[in-house]
Amino acid sequence: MAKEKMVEQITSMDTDFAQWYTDVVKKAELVDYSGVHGCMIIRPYGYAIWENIQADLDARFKKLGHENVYMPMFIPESLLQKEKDHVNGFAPECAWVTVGGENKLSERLAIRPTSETLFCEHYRNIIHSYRDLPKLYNQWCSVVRWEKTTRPFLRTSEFLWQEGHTMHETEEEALRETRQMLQVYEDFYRESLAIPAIVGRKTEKEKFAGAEETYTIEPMMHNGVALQGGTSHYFGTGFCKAFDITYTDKENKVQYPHQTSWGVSTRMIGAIIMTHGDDNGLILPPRVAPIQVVIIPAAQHKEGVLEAAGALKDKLAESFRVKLDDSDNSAGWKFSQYEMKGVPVRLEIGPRDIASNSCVLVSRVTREKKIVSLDNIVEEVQAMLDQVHEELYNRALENLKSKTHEAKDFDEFTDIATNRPGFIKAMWCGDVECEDKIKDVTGGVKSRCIPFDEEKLSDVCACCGKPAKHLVVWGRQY
RNA sequence: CGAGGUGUAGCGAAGGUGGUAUCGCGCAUCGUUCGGGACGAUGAGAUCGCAGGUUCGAGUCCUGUCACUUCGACCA
Repeated sequence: MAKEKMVEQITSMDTDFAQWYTDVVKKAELVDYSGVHGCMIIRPYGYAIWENIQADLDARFKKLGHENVYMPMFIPESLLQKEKDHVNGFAPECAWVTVGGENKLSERLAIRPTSETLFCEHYRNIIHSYRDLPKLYNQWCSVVRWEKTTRPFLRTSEFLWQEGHTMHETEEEALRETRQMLQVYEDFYRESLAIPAIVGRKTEKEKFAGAEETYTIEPMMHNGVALQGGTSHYFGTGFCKAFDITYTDKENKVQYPHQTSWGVSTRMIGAIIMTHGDDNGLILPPRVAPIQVVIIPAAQHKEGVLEAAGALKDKLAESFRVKLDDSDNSAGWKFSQYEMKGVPVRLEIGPRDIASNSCVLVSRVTREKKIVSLDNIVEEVQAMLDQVHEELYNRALENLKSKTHEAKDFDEFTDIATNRPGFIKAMWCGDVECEDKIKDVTGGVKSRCIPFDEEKLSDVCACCGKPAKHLVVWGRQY
């Protein structure tokens, strides 16, 4: 009964997960398609989620000493080309400006796909002494990557993100920063998005263009497919050498600083949808939900109902993001509407409730109805929001665990890759040939990461049988 | 980039063999309803993706083009 499918416009997840995703994105009014290839219009409800994410993360960054800046969106071609690996990685998906007004430009300008080069150019001018370090900058902006296949939030030609770019005196300090920021992401995913994930470092093949180390957070979507949910990179001194960024240390010796960068994007909204959503639509984790509680008056034409609902709204609005829907749609229509939009808690109040000084709370996750007294309504709502968060997290964790498999040898690996969606834990020799072979044979399974909490499943590579160096988590990705 | 598919009202669709466009949802107004997507009446809304061509006449036939989409390839 509680699980009964009540929303007819949304394709069932089991029927067609991709179609389900598109339906939810559209029906929940998160985005609209635009006339530009691969670009989405983020509608107020979708953008409000991003604003909540932004506020939360921004506070976490600032607490650790980071400062926000804004860089230009154009990168001269010569600047982009200074670091060889970097340009090779990004040039194929750059959009270029070649004309300004009526005139052809003497040098093409790339629309930033990421801003390492711009930060480096600036850091070269402002870093001279060890007293200038560390530099802990962050930028909120959009970037453009000319993708061939796009999907709302998951892969779009333009997307919103934050990119942190820091400079440090020592390798140790920079590595600590790289790890720390991945930890921030992991905490944020768990505490604010209710999403568990595997964290670790990327293999050589999957590293960021120009990075010495790339750390990643890899949540698993409901259908077992991975989403690269955020990355944190350690660059060593590679960019600094290419851009000639130096400082004088305490011993009056010229040194190269050590650099990091880290970012998360609107793709996280895709992760929320595909981790928590169900056949009735979106389910938003309470801490980033634009509407945490929706009040739906029952029999609202009767005297006193709207007044009582309005008073309740004013009271709750002191503690929560609340919406009162007093439109003349039917109550049933409203129920479905806000379920589709993933509002975590619904509050119903009608003549019967008013007479008994109570109201009805309904959890979006379980659909469980609870009659509570109006006297301690704030505590009751808070408790249900917390409960929704816990349930979402636990449900996602259960999904992650039940869809993570172990493979000892190649036959077992390919069998799982073919028949069981999810992650595969398997030992790896460290050779890129095995990564390539696995990708070819399985049709797209790639290494997600070498997890920080590495286990040892066996002594040999599950692909080639040679001595194993690491445990790797493998999977398909969006 | 390779192979297929689709473009008709805001959305989803119907429109054999050419004759100036139909239905459902949605939208607007009014009335009856109202504790799980209400019902009736009335009404507004489309130069049929775009550009050429054939024809007395093109949503329909021909050519070109653009966009979207599915499956591959590619995607730090």
